[in-house]
This record gives sequence, structure tokens and C-alpha cells, in this order.
Amino acid sequence: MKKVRVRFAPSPTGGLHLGGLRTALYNYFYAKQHNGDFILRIEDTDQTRFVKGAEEYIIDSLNWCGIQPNEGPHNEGKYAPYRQSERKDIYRKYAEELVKKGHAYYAFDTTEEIEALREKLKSEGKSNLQYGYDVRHQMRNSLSLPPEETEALLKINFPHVIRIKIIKNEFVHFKDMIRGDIEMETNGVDDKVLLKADGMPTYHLAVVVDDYLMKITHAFRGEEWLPSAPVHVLLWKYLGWESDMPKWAHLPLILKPDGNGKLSKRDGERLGFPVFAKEWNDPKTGESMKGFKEIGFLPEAFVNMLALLGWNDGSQQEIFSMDELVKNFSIERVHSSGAKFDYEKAKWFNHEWIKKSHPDRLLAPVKDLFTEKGIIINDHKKLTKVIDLVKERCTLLTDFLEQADFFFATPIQIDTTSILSKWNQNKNLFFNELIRSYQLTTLVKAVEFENIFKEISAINQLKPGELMLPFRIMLVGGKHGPAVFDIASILGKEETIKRIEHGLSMLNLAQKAN
RNA sequence: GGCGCGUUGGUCAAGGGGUUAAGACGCCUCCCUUUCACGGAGGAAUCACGGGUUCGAAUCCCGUACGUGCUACCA
Repeated sequence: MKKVRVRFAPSPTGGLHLGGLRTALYNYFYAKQHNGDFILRIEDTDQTRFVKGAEEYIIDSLNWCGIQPNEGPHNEGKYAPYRQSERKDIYRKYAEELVKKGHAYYAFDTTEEIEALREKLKSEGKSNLQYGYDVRHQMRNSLSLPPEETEALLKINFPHVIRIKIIKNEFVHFKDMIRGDIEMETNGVDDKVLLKADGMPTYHLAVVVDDYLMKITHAFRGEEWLPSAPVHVLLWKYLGWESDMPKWAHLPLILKPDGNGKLSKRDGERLGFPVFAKEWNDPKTGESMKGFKEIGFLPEAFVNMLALLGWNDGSQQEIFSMDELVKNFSIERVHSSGAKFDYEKAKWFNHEWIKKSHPDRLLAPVKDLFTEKGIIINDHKKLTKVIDLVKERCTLLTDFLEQADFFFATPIQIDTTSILSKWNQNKNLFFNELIRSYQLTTLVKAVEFENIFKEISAINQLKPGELMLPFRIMLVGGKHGPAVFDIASILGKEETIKRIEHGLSMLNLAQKAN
């Protein structure tokens, strides 16, 4: 048995959206499950290789998801280099070998010439130009030109590409791990460019050459590659490597939540949800787009959500840790149809993960969030308690800000209007009495705060229910938060008293103003 | 237009000849809770359509429709 080796080969220009990330995940699960290697290869070109920080961004995103590549793109290794732009000579060599074997040819047509022909055909109402069997003999290439002329053109380095020579009426079949046996006629594909005029390979050449050289055993990629799969299979055959061809799996697409179509980064903007794992700053447009991380997702939840978009293990389990995903994943159970992305469900996954996470796991990210907002927290013990108390009401990590900031910063403004209409002298007296009683007692636990509260309300013949809301607003500033006495307990006696006093004076002020 | 791939509630989906067609998200009602959540109970809502095959079809076959992808010197 060959050792499992999978590769993930993102392009550095577009960032890494949901679909690409899921492909990476599925590759990773499979490799991990078989104790194999996960290789990170960069599909860059001369134009894109210098996109600032793009490669680091890809690595960061993968790391955040919990994926550490075994090889590439920085590693020196047996199979280095891992960047397409640094492998130009390799591709040229194999492209020329194909020409020699008669499976490919040089083409000297300029882009303008092809474009003109395309336009002409279109205006005549004919279908799209297919540079292939039907037209290649009318074009300028090493198949139609006399050998001397081809040689002369090559000698003066006339700009040219190398195209694969597709045989007409041939059937190509291969097995897809998700879709089963697939048979396609070669007539559907044209003579794809393998090597571009600038010397860079197209994807078609690069995947097969690299997959062969890097000993890839399994190739999982998006469904959009299915139509050109025959080209790749043919290439494996023409290069004489058929027996080493990896097993294919074409993953379903992730679709827009509304309407139809492949999910794009524009949709995220339009519908108000992230499409990247981490914040992506497009150096070309200068745009900055928040990622799931910045919105407040736990990587565990993000990975869980993405993994289940197009796959499930057949059981009713929905919450999976990375280890469980690695253990239970099976490529055969991946769907063959596309799935619409549902942000509500994505948030639900995060909510579940926040609820089940130990407060210690949440401490660092929550603390960072507070620090960003200017609230410095040094008391980790208190923070842990607070997190434990409010986590079940937080869907996003950023919700902790709203749910818990009052524990660390005294609310200046309080919602007096919600109290004022039912405020009276009796209640005023009650709270003053409450302060005195609290002062006289040692108070730690929530029940202790509660018992005294109820005692005094009974003495004053007031229903505790009518007093809870004012109490809450004094402590919190508004009508939210966990159970009041829990809040008081964490705040401590001194702070609680201080906030009641402050609340009372605010109430007085508001009453006078009325 | 050509070719490929797909189609189970609004969404994610289980189910691969006999099921009252699971479950989850979202939505609605109620309970719990004198805030909001969490939790609990319940509800509405589905096999794209038409033909076969079969005693029997969501499941197998063929058409149609619809969707989606590809049809670049992009990946």
C-alpha cells in the first residue's frame, strides 16, 4: 500500500473562501485518517506570486482551522519547491516531451487572432470556437505549418503556447470516489493550453506534473473541475504515468443562500456574513473583509460547520471535534449535489461550541476582545466565573462584550425610563434598607444576596418581583444579563452597594427632571 | 448553444424496493424562568414532473423540466 498523500493547492490571488477551505479540510481529514501527508502547494503565477502576504494568509487560515501542512510551501524537502512559479523549468520539460511524443504541439496564434476568429464565429451565429480537431489545421501551429517554419519560429522565440492534442471521438473513463464511474467523450474538450506564452503552466499541466512528482495518491477538488478531468486523465496516460494516477473525488459546490449559483465573496458582503476564515485584505482593490474569526467564531465551530456542509456520517450526530471528524470522515459519504450555505445554522454551530467549551478555552479570546474594547482584565478567576455564567447566551464570541462588560466596568448610564413609571417612595425606602442590611452582613453566595433581598421585601410588604427589575438595571444598566443574584455575587458586596447607590441617585435625578 | 453534474420541507439532511419518510437549523405555540437566554413539550412544512419495471417505487430505468458547473494563454 502506498502512503496516502494529498495536496491542497490554492491560488494566492483570491484569498481562501468557504469552498476552498472545505476542500482543504476534506483532504486533511483523509490524510490524517490514514496517517498520510498533507501537502501545501501554491498555485501562483508570475503575476500573482508577489501578492503581498497572500501565502502567509493561506497558512494562517489553515493553521487557525487546525491544519498544519506536512510539506510546503516553505519547507525544503524532497519534493521542493512547492511554489508553481519556482517550477517553471519542470513544466516546460514535460510539455516538450509531450510534443515529441505527438500528444501536444506548438501554437503561434496570438490572443488577438483567436479573439477575432471567435468574434467572427459568434457573429455568424455559430457556437463558440473550440480550438481543437475541427480547426487546428487552419491555425498557426506546428501541426499545420511546415516543420522548417515551426523551427524558424521557435528559433526566433516567437511567442507560443503548447497545447494538448485531443483525439476526436475517444472515450475517457475514470472512477470518482463520490460519483462512481464516469465516462466522457473527448469531443467536449478543446486542445487546452498546457504551457502559456510566458512559460507558466496552466492548471491542467501543473496538477498532473506536480501530483506525479510529489507522489500524490488522492486528489479531492471542486466539482467545477469535472468537465476538464478527461484532459488530466489523458495527460497521465500520455506521460506514461497512468499506473500512478491519484484517485479522484470531485466535491460538491457551496452555493449562495438566496437564489442560485456558486457562493462568491460578493455574497458575503451583500448578505452580511463572512466568507473567509480570517480577515482578508485584498491588495488589489484595497478592500478589507472580515473573516469568521473576527466575527466571533471558534475555529472548532467553523471547521465543524464547514465539514457538515456536504457530508455527514449517517448518524444523528452534528457536533464533531476535529479528532472526531478525522476519525469518522469518509469521502464516499460526501454528497454529489451542492449545498446552500446557511449562516443561521453556522451561528448555531458556534453557539453549541461556546456552550460546550470549558471557560478556560474561552478565556484568551474573550479577554482579547475586552482588551480591544479598552477594558483590561487582570482578574482571570473572575473572568472565568463570568464566562461560565454567561456563555450559554452567547452565539458569537463578540456577544461576551455585551453580555459581560458590566462585570468589569460600572455602567454610567442606566435605563431609568424602564423603572420610572412604577417607581415610588416605598421602593426607594426598600433599596436604602437593602443597602444597610447588605452592609451589616458577610455576603458571598448568590443565595445570601437573595435571602436578604426577599426578607426585606417581605418586611416592606413589597413583591420581590417588582423589585428585581430595578435591581437588575442598577447593577447592569439595562434589561439583560444572567440571574441578578449571580451578578451581585460576582460583583461582590461593595460593588453591589455602590451600584445601588448610584442607581438611586440617577433615579432621583431623572424624577426631578420629569 | 454544446457538454458534464445534480434535484427528499424555506435550509442542512437520513433513508438505496414495503418506514406513520428520521434528525438538525429557522419559524410558530406552550411550559420553565418576575429580564434575556438555556432547557423541556408540541406544531406547520418535503420525496420536481411524466412515463415505465414491480404485487409494491422517495428508492431501479427512460424522458421532461428546473438548477448548477465548464465551455480563457483563470484557477
